[in-house]
Amino acid sequence: MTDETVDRLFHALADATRRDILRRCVRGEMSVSRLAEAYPMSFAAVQKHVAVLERAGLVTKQRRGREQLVRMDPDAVGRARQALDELETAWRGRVDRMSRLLAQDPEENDPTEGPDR
Amino acid sequence: MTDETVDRLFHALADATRRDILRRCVRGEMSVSRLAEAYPMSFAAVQKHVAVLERAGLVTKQRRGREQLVRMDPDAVGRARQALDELETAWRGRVDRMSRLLAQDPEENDPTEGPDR
DNA sequence: CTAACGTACAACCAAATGGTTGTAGATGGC
DNA sequence: GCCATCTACAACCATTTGGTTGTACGTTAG
Repeated sequence: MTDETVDRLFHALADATRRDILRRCVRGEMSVSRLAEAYPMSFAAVQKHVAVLERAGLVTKQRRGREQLVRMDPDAVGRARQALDELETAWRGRVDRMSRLLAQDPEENDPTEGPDR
Repeated sequence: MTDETVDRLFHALADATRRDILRRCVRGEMSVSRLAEAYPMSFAAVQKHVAVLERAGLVTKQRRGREQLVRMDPDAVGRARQALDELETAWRGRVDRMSRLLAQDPEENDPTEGPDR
């Protein structure tokens, strides 16, 4: 994932209206104008928010008649999580801790013990 | 977590320079001026980036002599992840899957098996 | 066909962002 | 004490962002 991709992803998520739009678009049944009714702003403003989400790869649009249905990309959460994982890996080298959490028994997971890496 | 908190969190992460600063601040040994040497911008610019990270709760600063050491907040990744989780929960209703991951034994945690919810 | 609806997009504007320089306050070394 | 270093912060500037209105285009309903 390139820097610009991650930029767009986090930037799209850094707005309460856009996060709310995402929540409403899970089932892909909301048209842009339908969405616009839910917010105290113009249709064009909502359209722009959807465009930001689209450029970030968080939603896709699909025509149905004259409306445009907005649907969350199923892989979106995964990609956001992966971006976080890449950061976390760089930050702490926690790949091992992750695997331990997944594979080993609870007694070994105490973060206050053990060598630094 | 309030909307504004999540806004600040994702906004702070939506910049490649700030993400890179974070990666360098895991061990809390970097002063602001030492950080500034690493980037093709002024000291004040880096200072501002650090301030954004600080307001987002991603780093804390600690005086050592005349320098200010920047250190990543250990809980930062957790909070970012939690913000994503809250979105994912709203998106897909995955609360139950989360609880299963936390409460049950490893054999049940295979994501490839089991019903949709 | 015509009217209404849903969408797209351009132009415009205020506010925020990301950068700069400059100035001033603490702290440590000599 | 004095100077160099690290930091903080204000003022300024260009660009982006998030909103507006207006116009144009395709599609469906009547």
